[in-house]
Formats: sequence, structure tokens, C-alpha cells
Amino acid sequence: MKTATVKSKPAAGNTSPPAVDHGQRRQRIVDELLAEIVQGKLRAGERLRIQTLANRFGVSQSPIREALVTLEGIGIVDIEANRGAIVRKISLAEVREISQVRLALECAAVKRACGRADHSRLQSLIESFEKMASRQISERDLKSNSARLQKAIQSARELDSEFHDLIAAWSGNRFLERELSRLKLLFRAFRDNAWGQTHSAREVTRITEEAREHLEIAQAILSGNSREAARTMSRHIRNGVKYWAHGLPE
Amino acid sequence: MKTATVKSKPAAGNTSPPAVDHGQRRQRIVDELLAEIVQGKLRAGERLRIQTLANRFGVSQSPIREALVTLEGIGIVDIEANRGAIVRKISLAEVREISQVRLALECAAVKRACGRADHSRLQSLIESFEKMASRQISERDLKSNSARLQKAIQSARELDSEFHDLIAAWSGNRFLERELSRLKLLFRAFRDNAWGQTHSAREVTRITEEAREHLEIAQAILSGNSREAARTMSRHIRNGVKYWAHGLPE
DNA sequence: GCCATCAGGATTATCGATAATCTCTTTGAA
DNA sequence: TTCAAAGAGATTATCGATAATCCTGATGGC
Repeated sequence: MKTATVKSKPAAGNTSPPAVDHGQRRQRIVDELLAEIVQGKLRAGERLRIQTLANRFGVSQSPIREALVTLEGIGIVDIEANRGAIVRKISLAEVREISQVRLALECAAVKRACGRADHSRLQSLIESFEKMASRQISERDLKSNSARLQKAIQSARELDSEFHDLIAAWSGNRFLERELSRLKLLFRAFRDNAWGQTHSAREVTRITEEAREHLEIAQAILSGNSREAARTMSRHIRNGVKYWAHGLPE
Repeated sequence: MKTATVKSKPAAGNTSPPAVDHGQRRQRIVDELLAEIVQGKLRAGERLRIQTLANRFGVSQSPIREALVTLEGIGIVDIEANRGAIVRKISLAEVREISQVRLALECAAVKRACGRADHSRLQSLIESFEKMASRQISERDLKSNSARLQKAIQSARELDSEFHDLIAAWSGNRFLERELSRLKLLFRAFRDNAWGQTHSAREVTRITEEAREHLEIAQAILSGNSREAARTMSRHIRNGVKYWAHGLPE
């Protein structure tokens, strides 16, 4: 009886294609354009022509326009009335600028997180960071076992995301949390695109470094020392920028 | 032949209305909705129905949708896929939250402005603040001469805007400048709507207080003391919130 | 030659209509 | 009764077409 319960599923041999992403088009387009801009496939100053994009994505103009408005809100595209959208420059200088904003907000968040954080959760994060910080990755792994390496990088990224998300949540400030998540969109795009392709020894080094930095931050939060938390967070973010500097134009 | 060529100029008694705001509709709608939300005419949790708004503004659905996307980016409206837009809560608690974000960013900006500011410009601002801080407004003005009072309030607001804009520009960080200007949209809406109606003695007091705070900040920038600049800016913003607290629900 | 004006084509902004999805109520069987 | 399923109405998301605006290059008067 329940076999027919499938709601949104096309029910196998259905005749009418139910259109896979109704209501998700804008978001999908935003993500793709964002990635391409950060990767440099779309150059600074380039015009984003609506009809061209509509053809490329196989959709009509409306979702494209809305995606462009969203990108303008994110601050990565400029829209001039009756003249259309152009890609803003995202070179190292801009990444630095955005990082400064992130720095200010992450520090504000981590200060507030002191005293509000869930300590048992924090404790388990600390253990993860310790494990990751002490993990040795051999030259052998680096060259031969790219699958394991890939996995390590992946899990490091996930842990990083989770940690920063938690801090934002613990800040107890929903608006701040929102702003940080908006910035994270940008940073994730940088991270995954700008330097994600080369799995160098340097990257592995950075992962253990990051784990150590995360550890410091987590411990500061645990001890309720908000000044120290902000200080370590600040260092963490500045180190990140310094590291990325290599994979970016200019 | 050319009679139909009429381009942008209505040519006096033209028969065809040339549509006044092509390319400006979205922005206009954003502004109006923003004001209404802050004023409480649109309540928290209320659904913003596209067709309803389209009728009200006398436009089609497209500009409305784009305006809603913009408002989502500003963080004052939530859009759920296939379910539409609802107004986020903006009570005192939320104003506090937003203010914390603003605090972090304004302080970052003012720190960076130290050493980058245009000193002659700064000097002239300082004179304006001094004049405003020492200005006495009599009881008589307060009651009888509402026109003059109005003008004083107006010019105080303009000076405030100008000062904060300049600091953002002096920060030398365009992204930061953008973020601040986005937040300013919100704050201006609060200021002009939430407590703008009552021109009380209290408001006049606040104006001279603000002038004094601005003065402190400007002098700190002038002397290049970034720590002091951040400290005074922080106080300034927190005082502002404290003052607004009266005109807001909850 | 220099400047203002104006077609012509390209592109954006807006519109009105259609398709997809949600919400709520009703129905009928276990 | 309780639950799943179906249907009606409302609303959103998307589409394709039209109107408005911009850009470029040519034209013609001075």
C-alpha cells in the first residue's frame, strides 16, 4: 500500500518529468556563479549577461536575475540600474579586506561564546583537535595514498566548519550568526576553489597548524577567558589568510 | 515620423506616460518595506505575499520578488523555498544584536581610519561637533519653535551620517565600507522610524551628547590613537542603543 | 573638423500567464 | 477514532514576451 506514498519521487517510469529543482534554482545558480568567480573563470569587471546565463543554465531570466541580486547582497557583484551586473574584483587585496571583516566578527562571536558554550561538546572537540594536531602524515602517504590524504583533508574541513558554526551559535546572537554564515559562504568558496586543488605537503602542514590553533581557541573558551579567546581567534584567521595568499591571483 | 521617437523626455503634454522609475522599482520597494517593517506596520512573522504587494505597489511580481531577495540579504526577512517570505522579528533584542555587529565593524573601521584620515576634513568636522555640543536649546525653542528644532535635528543626523561614512571610507577597506553601509540602512530605518516621531527634550539632550561623543572619536583619530578611537566608538554606539531602547517594542 | 542628434541593435526591467508546490479539508478504510 | 490519501484553493517559482533603456556608430548642421 505504501509503495504509492512516494510524493516527490518521479515514480520510476513516470511520463511527465517533475522538474528536479523547483524552488532551488536561485540557490544553485548562486553557488555555481560564486564558485566560478572565486576560481577566476569569471574575471573581475566582466559583465554577467542575463540571457547568456539563462541559456547556459537552461533556465529563464527570472532565477538568473534573482541570483544576481543575491550575489550583489553578498558583495561579490555590482548591479547598476538599467546597466546590469558586473563581477567585482576578488584578488588577494579583496580577500584580505573580507578577512578583516570576518576577523572582527569572529572575534566578537568568540568573546561572547565564552560562558555560553556547551562544555561537553567543547571537550569532545578538543579531543578531536588534539588527535588531529598530533597526527603524523608520512611522505609516503603524501605521494602514494592520495585517497587517505583526501579523506583527512575532508574531515579537517568539516571539523573546521563545525567549530566555527558552533562558536557563532554559542555567541547567542542570531544576527551575528547569520552574518558569519554569509561570510563563510565566501570563504568556503575561496578555500575549496582557490587552493583546494593542490594537495601539497604545505597543505598538510597547515591542517595540523589549524588544529593546534583551534585547540588554543577551544581551551580559551573553556576557561572563559574571552580576551585570550579573541587573541587566538585573531591569530588563527590571520594565519589562514597568510596561507591562502599563495593560491590567489595578484 | 519622429513623433513616436520620444525617448526619455515626456515632452510636456505627451500622451504616453513614460513610466517614471524604470530600473528603480526594486530599490523603492525595498526602502518602503524596510521602513514599514521597522515601524511595525508589518509585524514579525507576517507573511509577505507577492501578489498582495504587487497590487499594493502597482507593479508586477518580478520587482517584488527581487525586493524580497534583497531584504533577505539584508537579514530582515526570511525566504523559505516554495513557501515565501516572512518578516523577521525586530524587537529590542534584535536591535541589540544588530548593534553588536555594528559595534564590531565600526570599531574595526575606526581603528584602521587612524593614520588614514584626511586631517583637514577631520579638523572641520571637529569644529562642527564643538559648535553642536555647546549649542544651547532653550525650553522656549523646544515648545514653540518646532521648525528650528526640526532643522537642528535634521542637520545633526546628516552630520552623524557623514561622519560614520567618512570613517568607513578612511578605513581603506571597501568591503568593510559596504557592510557598514548595509547596516546603516537598517539603523537609519530604526532612527527615522522607531523614535523619530517624538521630538522630546530627551532627543535634544541626546544630540548634544552625540556631538560630544563624535568629538572624542574625531580627536582620537586625529591623534592616531587607535585604541582610544575604538574605545570611544564603542561607547558611542552602546549609548545610542541605550537611548533607542525607549522607542522600541518589548 | 566638432558637436549634437538619432537610427539600429543589444541588453535590462517589467509584465502577464503557466507550472509546481504547499496547505487545509475531506474522505474512507483499518 | 486514527491515519493516509486525495482534491480544491491559494501561493510561489518559473517561463516567454514586451517595453524601456543603453550603447555604438553614422549623419548632418555649424
